[in-house]
Amino acid sequence: MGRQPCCDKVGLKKGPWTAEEDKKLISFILTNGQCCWRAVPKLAGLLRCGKSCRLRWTNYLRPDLKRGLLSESEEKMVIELHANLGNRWSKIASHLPGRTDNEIKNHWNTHIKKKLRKMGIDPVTHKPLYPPPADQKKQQQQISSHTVEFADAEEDKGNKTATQSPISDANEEEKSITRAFNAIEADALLSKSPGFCTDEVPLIQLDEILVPRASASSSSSSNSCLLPEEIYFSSIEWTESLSLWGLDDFTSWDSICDDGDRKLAVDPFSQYQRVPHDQDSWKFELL
DNA sequence: AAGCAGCACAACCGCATCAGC
DNA sequence: TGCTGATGCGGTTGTGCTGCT
Repeated sequence: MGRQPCCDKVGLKKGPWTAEEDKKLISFILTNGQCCWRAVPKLAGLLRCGKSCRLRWTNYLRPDLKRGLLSESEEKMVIELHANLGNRWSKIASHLPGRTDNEIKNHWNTHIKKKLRKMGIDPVTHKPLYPPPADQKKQQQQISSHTVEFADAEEDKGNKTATQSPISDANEEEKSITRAFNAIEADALLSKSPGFCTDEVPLIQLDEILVPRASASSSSSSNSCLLPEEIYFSSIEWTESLSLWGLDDFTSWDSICDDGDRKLAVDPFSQYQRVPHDQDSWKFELL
């Protein structure tokens, strides 16, 4: 409707984010929570558009993000979900905790697509590209068993009700997702895989993190209120430490309250209060 | 060591959707 | 009910890194 793009303002920065910008954004969101992205850059003192801030946060800075390659079971789940949902990356991502739609999309385009093609499976339809020779058939079935199985099920379903869309059928969608989880469960038993596993990333709990005091005056402020200027994370290598937080206990961070179709994230930091650790630093303690 | 190609992923762009007025 | 602004989503691009020649 002729709406102006949000990043067309002169003077707004584009391109890769700097560590300084990351710090500003993190401090702001930890203090104020996620609200009104349009206002975030102004209030946080960033020369970015709100959209850019939202993307940076959701795809990179969120403390509950898993880093690293998708595990085999995650990959299988993505394939399974993709077979059912298509390119609805955000929906797919919502079933993979700690993974973003962007991450999954990238992984699909760079890894999974190729893998499937190599195996003679069409990454779009999830059906064989050509009739496989007998020896390949077995291999294909091993790797994409759920998917092919699902395609068969779809055909069966199609025979029963020709007009029914698999995507619009929420029950079928749920069933398929359950199957994906079952596949993961089964896979977990078998996955003594030597490949990289994100679970191997060392975890740091929030209460293990010490936040340096910026100034003596800040010590008198309320211990539950973090003002942006009070937060000075010089001793923390942010991009790394955030990925190491691995806040698995913080499912509440991602525990999304359904507000109609809109989703509201719950701030896990509300469960913590800041208390003096020593002369130079604060620490977080569970309320 | 330099140049090149391919890869991986962060970031951008534009459209769709939703909510408020 | 239609308009407008904010946000979400998916496709695409840009860039840095790595391995090969």
